[in-house]
Amino acid sequence: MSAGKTRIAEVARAAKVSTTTVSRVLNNVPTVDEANRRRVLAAIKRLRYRPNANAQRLAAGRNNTMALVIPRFADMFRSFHVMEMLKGVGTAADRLHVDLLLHVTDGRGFPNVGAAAGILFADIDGNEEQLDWALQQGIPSIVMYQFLEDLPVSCVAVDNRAAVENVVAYLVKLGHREIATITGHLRTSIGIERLDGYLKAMQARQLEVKPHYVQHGDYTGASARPLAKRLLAHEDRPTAVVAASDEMAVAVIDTAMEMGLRVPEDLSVVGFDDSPIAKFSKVPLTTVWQPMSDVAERSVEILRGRLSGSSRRPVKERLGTRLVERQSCRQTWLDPS
Amino acid sequence: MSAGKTRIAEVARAAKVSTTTVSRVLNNVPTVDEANRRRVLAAIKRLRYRPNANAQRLAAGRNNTMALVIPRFADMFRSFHVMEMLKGVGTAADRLHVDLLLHVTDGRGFPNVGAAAGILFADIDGNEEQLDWALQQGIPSIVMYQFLEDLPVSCVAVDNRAAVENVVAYLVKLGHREIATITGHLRTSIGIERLDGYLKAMQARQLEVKPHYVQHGDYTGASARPLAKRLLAHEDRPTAVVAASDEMAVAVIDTAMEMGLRVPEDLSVVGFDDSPIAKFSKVPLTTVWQPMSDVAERSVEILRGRLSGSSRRPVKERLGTRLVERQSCRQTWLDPS
DNA sequence: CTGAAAGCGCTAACAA
DNA sequence: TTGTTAGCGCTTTCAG
Repeated sequence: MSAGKTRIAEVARAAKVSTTTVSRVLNNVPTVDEANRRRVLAAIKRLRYRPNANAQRLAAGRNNTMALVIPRFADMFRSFHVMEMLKGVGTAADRLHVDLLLHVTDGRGFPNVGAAAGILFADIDGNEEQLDWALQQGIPSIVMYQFLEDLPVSCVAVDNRAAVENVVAYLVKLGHREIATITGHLRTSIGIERLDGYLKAMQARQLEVKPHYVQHGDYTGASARPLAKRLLAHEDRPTAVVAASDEMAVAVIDTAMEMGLRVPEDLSVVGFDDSPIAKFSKVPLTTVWQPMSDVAERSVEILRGRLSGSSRRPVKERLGTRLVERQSCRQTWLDPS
Repeated sequence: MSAGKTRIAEVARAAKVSTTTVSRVLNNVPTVDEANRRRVLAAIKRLRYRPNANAQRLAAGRNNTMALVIPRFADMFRSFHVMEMLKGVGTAADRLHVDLLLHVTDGRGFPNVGAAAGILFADIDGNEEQLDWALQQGIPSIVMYQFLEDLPVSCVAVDNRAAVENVVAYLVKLGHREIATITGHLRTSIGIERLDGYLKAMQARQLEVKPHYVQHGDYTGASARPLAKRLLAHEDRPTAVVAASDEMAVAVIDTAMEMGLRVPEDLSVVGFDDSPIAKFSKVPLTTVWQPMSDVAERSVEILRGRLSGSSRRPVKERLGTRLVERQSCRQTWLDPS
C-alpha cells in the first residue's frame, strides 16, 4: 500500500465512472470525455488518491526501473564526481521516465535489484563480482566511466587517452620536453588509459620516456608524495609532470615547494579531474575536466534503449574532455621571475 | 517483467512442488522440507529465476520503498556531504531492507514517489514545495540536516548551535575575546542556528559582539571575500573569525594573507564542515566535523519505524559534532613567530 | 509440511 | 467514448 488507502475503485465511484476510465485519465489516454476527466481529477484530488505503483507496473507489464549501483567507499571515484553523476542520471531518468533504485554497496553480495529491469554501474572498480552476476543473469547493464573492452556489456567512458595526449601536446607547446607522469591504479582501465595516452603522446613526438619518468601512484595524494620526492630529487629532473588525478598533482606541487622549487616557474604540473581542490590548491591547478554528468546521462539513455528492446548488442562510447588552464603550467623559455 | 521471463510456476514445475512452496523458500519460511527446499533452490538457479518484485509487493501488501529526494543543484549541500549522506542512507537501507528510490530534483514539480511509502528529504532548502505536498498527501516524510521546529514532520539535524558554542569556547580558551563571525544563509535553519550559537556563546561569556563582528555570507567563498576584507580592514579588527562554512573560512584566510596578516599568528580562523578543502587550504583549517552519515542512517531508521506503524508523531533529533583541530588557530599570548 | 484457490490494485483487450 | 472482463506474478489463508 504505497499510497494511503484509497483505491482506484473509490475514485471511480466518486467520479461516477468505471475504474477503466480512471485508469485512462491516470495514463493520459486522450479518449476521455472532458467532463469525465475533470470529475476524475477532482475525485483524485479530494480523495488524495495515489495509484499503487506496484499494481500499475504488474498490470502494465512494463518496468522502467533501473538500479543505480554505487560503491559505498568511493575511493578514486570522488564525491564531487558522484554529485555530477547523480545530476546526469537524475536528469536523464526524469526525461525518460525511468525510476532509479539506489544501491550503495560495498561490492560484496549482489545488488538487490528485485524491481529493476536494468543496472547502471557507477565505477565498477570493486564491483566486478556484481557485474559478473548481472551479466550471467542476463540483466541489461551498463558501466559508467570505465571502458570494458572485452566484456559483453555496454559502457560509456571518458576518453582518457585522448585527454592525456592533449595534455602532453599542451606542455610540448609550452616548450616542455622532459615530461614525467604519475599514474593512477593500473588495474583499472582508467589508470591504464591515462598512462597509455602519455606514452603514446611522448612516442609520437620522439620524446624520451626515461625510466624514472613513470611513477606508479594510486590517485591519492599520499601515494604521490614519495613518488614526487623521488622524481624531483632525481638528477635528471623533468620540467613538467602530468598526474592522473588532482590530488596527486597537488601533492606534487606541495612536494616541489617543500623542496624549494617554484611552480610553475621551475616545474609545470597538470592534474586530472578538475576537482574542487584544483581551485583551492596553493597554485591553482591546470587540469582535465571530465564530462561526468554527460557520461551518466548517456548511460541512462543507452540502457533505456536496451530495455525498450531495440538492440541487444552492447554499446560502447567515449566522451571527450577539456583542458582547464589555470596557473600551474608555464612556458619553459620564460624568464623565471 | 523485471526478471527474465521465468515465472514462479516454471520453477515449481521443475522442482515438482507447488508455487506456494517456491514462494515459501523465497521468503525463508521455515516450514519447508529440506529436500524440497534444495530442489527449489536448484531450479531457481538453473532457470535463473528472479521473482517479480512488483508482484511480490502487490501480493504481500508491504512496501519498504523510500524515495530519497536530493536537489539537483547542490549549493550549500556540498558534494562530499552527499557522498556521506548516501553512505548513511545506503547502509541503513541495506540493514533494514528498504528500497531506495532516487529522485534528483530541481525543486519544481512533485517527486514521482509512486512506489514509495515514505520520503527522505536531503536538504529541504529549495524543496519546500515538495515537502508541503508530501505532508498534505499524508506521505510519511523526514527531512535530514534541517531542524524544522514548526512543521509536523520528522527531522534529524546536526546540533549547529552547540557546535558553534563549542567553537567559541575553544577560541576563548586560546585567549581570544574579539571573535567575529561570517554567517551562512539566514533563511535556512542551519544558518540561523550557527549564528545563534555564536551569539549565545558570546553573550554567555559577556563578550561584546560589535556590530561589524557579524557579517552575513551565503556559505560561498565568493560571498565571504568582501566581507572578510571589510572585517579585517576595520580599525577594530577581531583576533578570531568563525565562519559558517569551510569555503568561507578559506576565503577569510586567503583575504587575510593578501592583506599581509598571518594565519594563525595574527588571526585565528575556524570553519564548518570538515570538507576536503579544509585539509588542502594554504593553512590547514580547524573546523567542525558533522555526522553527515549518521544523520542519514538515523533518518532511515526513524522513517522505517513510522512506516511500520509504530508512532505517527513526528520525531525530531539532533546529533553532535566534533571540533577538528588543525593549524588555523592559535593562542593569543604566544609570541608570533 | 504442502497445495488449491482467492485475491493484491491496476491495465488492457474487447465489446458495446 | 465507455465499461466488462480477464488477467499481470506473486503471497496467503485454509484445508488437508
